[in-house]
Amino acid sequence: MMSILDEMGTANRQLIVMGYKITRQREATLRVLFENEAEHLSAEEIFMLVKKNNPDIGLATVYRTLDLLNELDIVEKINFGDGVARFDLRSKDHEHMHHHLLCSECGQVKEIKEDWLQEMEVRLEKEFGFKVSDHRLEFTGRYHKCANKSCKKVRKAV
Amino acid sequence: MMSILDEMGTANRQLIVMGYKITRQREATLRVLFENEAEHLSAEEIFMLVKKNNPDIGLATVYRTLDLLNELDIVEKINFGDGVARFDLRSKDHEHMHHHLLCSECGQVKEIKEDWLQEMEVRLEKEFGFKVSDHRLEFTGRYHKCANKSCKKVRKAV
DNA sequence: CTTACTGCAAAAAGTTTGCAACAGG
DNA sequence: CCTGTTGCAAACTTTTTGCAGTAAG
Repeated sequence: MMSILDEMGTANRQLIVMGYKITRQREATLRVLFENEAEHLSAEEIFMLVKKNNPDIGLATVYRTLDLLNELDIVEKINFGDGVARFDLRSKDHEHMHHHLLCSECGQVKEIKEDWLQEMEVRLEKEFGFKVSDHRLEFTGRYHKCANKSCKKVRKAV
Repeated sequence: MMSILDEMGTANRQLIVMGYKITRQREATLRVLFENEAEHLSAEEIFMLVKKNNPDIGLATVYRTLDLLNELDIVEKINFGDGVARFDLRSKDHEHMHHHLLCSECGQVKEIKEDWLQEMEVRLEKEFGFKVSDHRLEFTGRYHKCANKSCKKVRKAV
């Protein structure tokens, strides 16, 4: 179990190794990502959170940082189909466990942390000559508790 | 095994039942979708194909038609992360078999027509109180034949 | 006839880029 | 210092919208 500081240190080290610089803006963006690991934030949302402590940061910088982190596989860029890209930390413990439940009623996105697909990946390589490097599994549906209208929307449903 | 005309008839009937009108533009768009079932066309691509036989159609109309078809569950709107929405027919035979292989080398998107997830859906309902209405499974990786640079790109890789 | 549908052009929304100034190592 | 990085504004891309005219049923 790593602390946020440890995890940020690891990410920073990855940046340095690849010849990138640690800047105030990049650290602030990483911090927001680590502090909101459970969420699936959009660039805009990340931007606004970073702005709280760094009012002078530019939106373009956040986009450039997220691009960079995506390239380094520190975050994963996902699109749930609502027109904005969202960004998810890809710490070691999450690897290959990118399963999501999307509730069409309340818009909630829940992460499922189990790897159910190992077997299928073996099959794909054998049968299709396709070597899997990553996967993504998403279930759309609704929670029982949302079937009655009592649940509050957390996001525009997809 | 239904013919294209049969399948289009079914889609048309769905439109009528829901109180929508059958127009030249909607029929042309449906025809393009049925004639290119294997592809995952973007709105722009569909627009250009429709234009071949219907030069006066507007891009906005294609967007509006695709939205409508999506709402009626005649097509599925998917986003592979390359910045454009793509549209997939959702005929009965395909239901619950939306699995894709994305080759990061050549950009090809292949459909896998098997349902591997029944068991998981039962589990989600029991353990999470989540009733699945649809799912989506995507594998990113590369074909063995693409590992050497000999394969030609079919699309900007995601 | 009536109301839904269309084409066009303009607007919106999300993201990227060019550039001069700035700052990390 | 030197080169990567930043903020800003402008550009770009994809999608949506307003509106006056058109056509399906």
